[in-house]
Amino acid sequence: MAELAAQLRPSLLRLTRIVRNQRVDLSVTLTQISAMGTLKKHGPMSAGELATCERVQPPSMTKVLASLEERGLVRRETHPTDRRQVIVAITDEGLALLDSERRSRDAWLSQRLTGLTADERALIRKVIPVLDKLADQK
Amino acid sequence: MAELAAQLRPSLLRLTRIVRNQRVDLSVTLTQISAMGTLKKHGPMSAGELATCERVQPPSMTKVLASLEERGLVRRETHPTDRRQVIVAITDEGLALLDSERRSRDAWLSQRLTGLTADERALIRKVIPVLDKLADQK
DNA sequence: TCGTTTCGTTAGGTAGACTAACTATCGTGA
DNA sequence: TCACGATAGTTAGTCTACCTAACGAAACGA
Repeated sequence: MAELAAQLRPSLLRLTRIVRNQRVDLSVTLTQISAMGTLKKHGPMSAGELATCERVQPPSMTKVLASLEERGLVRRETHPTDRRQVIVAITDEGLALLDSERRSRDAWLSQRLTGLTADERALIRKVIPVLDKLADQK
Repeated sequence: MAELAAQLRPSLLRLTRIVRNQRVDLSVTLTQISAMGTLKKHGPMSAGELATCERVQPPSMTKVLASLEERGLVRRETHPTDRRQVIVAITDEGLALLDSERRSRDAWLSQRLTGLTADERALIRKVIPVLDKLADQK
């Protein structure tokens, strides 16, 4: 079990290193893309909820939201009844950028994926929910 | 295919975020551990080779090696015939630290892994070489 | 209504990567 | 043989992306 952990860790590390640096439009970072993707997928939510989804601490999300809002990619509104909360929603500009960014970013990973066999791709498809389960625990 | 890429990316990102921050001994970082692990696995090699193995640029490796050497965890020697090259080897102290660090670091991931079913663990075991293949291409 | 909790932000720090530019060394072709 | 391009590594500087600690404002509960 510990051996499996020891093998998985560096593999994750290296692949993420490569994926993160594969930046097409330098104006938006992978972290920002990921946050917008969550907003697109799950709809508007509070800053804290978004931080939890993204597995970062609230201050990190504050910074991400600040740059995204500055560029009009998300909207921050105060919660209708609880004025401590900030509700974040993705804008149309955000959606548009997300789409174009996703396409170009994914091109690279897609191309790598074509280098795999169909069986290997099927394996990856099946392991994604397991990785998410791993990240979600506790 | 692009869809698979889009799903894999944020999952990798989040899991790595968690794994990286799961630091037991704050004196050694995951990046340093990974470099030492490669040295342990493949034996002494040049700084450039190590950078290639770890998928980082040479200057990044220089920094990693500088802190590791300062703490006596690796040894830097000049190549016997080519004095441009620097051959890096892990020291006994490095091996010892690697062992203890690996144990405590892996404890966390291992515990997460116990939350999975045997099938899910088998899936992860099988996907590791595929992830490495993905990182190694080109 | 006053203390406690919660939510988000500010401030400051560190890790970890990059590029550009430099030094030292090597190898080669005129 | 020696001058010049290529290669290996380092230095310098920058940037992203996290973190923790501390803070202010709002909400809540006794």
